[in-house]
Amino acid sequence: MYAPERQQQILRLARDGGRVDVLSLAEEFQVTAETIRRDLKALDRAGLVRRVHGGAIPVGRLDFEPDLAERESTAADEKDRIAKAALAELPAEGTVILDAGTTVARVAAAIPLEASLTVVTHSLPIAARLADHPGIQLHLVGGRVRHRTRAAVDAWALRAYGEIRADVLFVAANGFSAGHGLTTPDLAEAAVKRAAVAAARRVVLLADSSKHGQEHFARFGSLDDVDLLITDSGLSPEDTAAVEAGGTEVVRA
Amino acid sequence: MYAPERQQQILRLARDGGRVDVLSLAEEFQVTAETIRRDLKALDRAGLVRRVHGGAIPVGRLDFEPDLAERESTAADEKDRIAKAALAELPAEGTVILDAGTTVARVAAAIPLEASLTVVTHSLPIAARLADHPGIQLHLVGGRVRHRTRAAVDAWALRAYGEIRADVLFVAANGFSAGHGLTTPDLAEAAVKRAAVAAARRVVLLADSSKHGQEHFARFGSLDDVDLLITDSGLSPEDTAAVEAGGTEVVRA
DNA sequence: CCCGTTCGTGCCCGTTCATGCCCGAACCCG
DNA sequence: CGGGTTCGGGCATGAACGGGCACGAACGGG
Repeated sequence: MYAPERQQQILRLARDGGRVDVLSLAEEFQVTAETIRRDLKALDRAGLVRRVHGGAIPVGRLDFEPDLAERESTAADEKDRIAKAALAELPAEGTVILDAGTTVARVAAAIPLEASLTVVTHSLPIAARLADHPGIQLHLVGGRVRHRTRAAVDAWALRAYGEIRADVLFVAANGFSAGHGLTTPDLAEAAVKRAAVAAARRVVLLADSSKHGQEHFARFGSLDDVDLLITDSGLSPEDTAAVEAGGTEVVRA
Repeated sequence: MYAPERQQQILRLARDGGRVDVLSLAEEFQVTAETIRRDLKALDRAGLVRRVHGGAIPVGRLDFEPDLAERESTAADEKDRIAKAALAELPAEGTVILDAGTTVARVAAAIPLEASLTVVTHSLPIAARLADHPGIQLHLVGGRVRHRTRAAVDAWALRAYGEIRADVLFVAANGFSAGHGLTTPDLAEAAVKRAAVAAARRVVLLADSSKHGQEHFARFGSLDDVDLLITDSGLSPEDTAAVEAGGTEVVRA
């Protein structure tokens, strides 16, 4: 195994477990502790983990965002299936907008290496993930960055989306239903989502079934705006029918 | 088999398997390891794989910054000292623009947790690093993202910098001297740097001494634009005097 | 058809890199 | 404040690297 591969794995382990320690890693990878120390130092230098005595802690989990870790694991399986299904909606070539959110991030991570796309996003983690993808022309939407979601919002973001037109938008919502439409807890973020919806010819909503019926503070659209909903099999047939009655296609991954 | 065919095959193998190694490829294609190395170097230059000791990994498989980690090793010590010295130039509170570049990234990494600042940057890695910094209000400058530097450039970025005014800019340059001014290899990036310089009341140039006297394709300013140069002790006294003669303060960390 | 040029490849050899081992220093916990 | 643990710099080693050179095949202008 190559050093960078090992470091990548270590990073994964750190993020999954919230921490790693030198000796277990040495055992795990069948190398000496010195090598692990070197790896951790490299990751530390790259700003990905914070070195502590005996091990390391991934950055971003250091003092807050217990929320992110939790959400990452919540419904992981459903999200993976949804992301996989979403790949089928990627155009062979063209322009795609990717909203912020863990499910959309999985779609981004699953984009095949040989894909040739133009991608627009206001999500920092998604941009970071796609930045070295050889086939992707990446356009970053700027703005004030919200700590919680690491997504850009406000004037710059709104204006940027106002100036473009994309083939497909993959958008996430914290709550959706035929009655309440699409909602999210933050007003600024809702405004950006609304702008993104307006910028796309085709709107694909990615939301696991637990989001159905939920209603949050800020509304950014109705189900009518959505051409396709990709969700999991947890969405009841009646709810599915209700959504489809509004003209939205539904895929239950 | 022709070289490009072989390289295409290698790329396929790399993407399928997630990794390739020099010796097996040499065996597989019945050529020597040198030839494989040349192929991998070509693929590396094309940005399709990332070269590692003993083999290569397809780009996109690692989500941490490859060339960043690599370039970290070059003059790492000087860069650390420069970054440390740069911290003294951070205002207690106010607005700071951070240019892209490894040295500036070190400054970003070294910003104390209790700092309370507004930071503007068009660098993806720097933004990612600061996104979860509790005291920092982060503003991301959007634009087309260059693969090599992971920095946003072009119209959106230029306009964003045209609309703001910051207290301090920390800027990097690939080459600097009293005669040739500040230069960098990429035109688009030079334009963004120029816009950033114009947006800042005080310009701090971070450049290790190896950059002095170098001249690259695109010029984005002269040393007159720079209020303070932070470099390392490798800058000769005469060169230092020449820079200072132009009215630029010099700190040799 | 000839011959100088270019390109791909192989071989050689000094250099660099990743890793492991060692040991004094720093650190953590009780 | 003491004992055990961890750290990190220095050194050694074997593998990988890469620049330089040479050879042969393909190329291309005359």
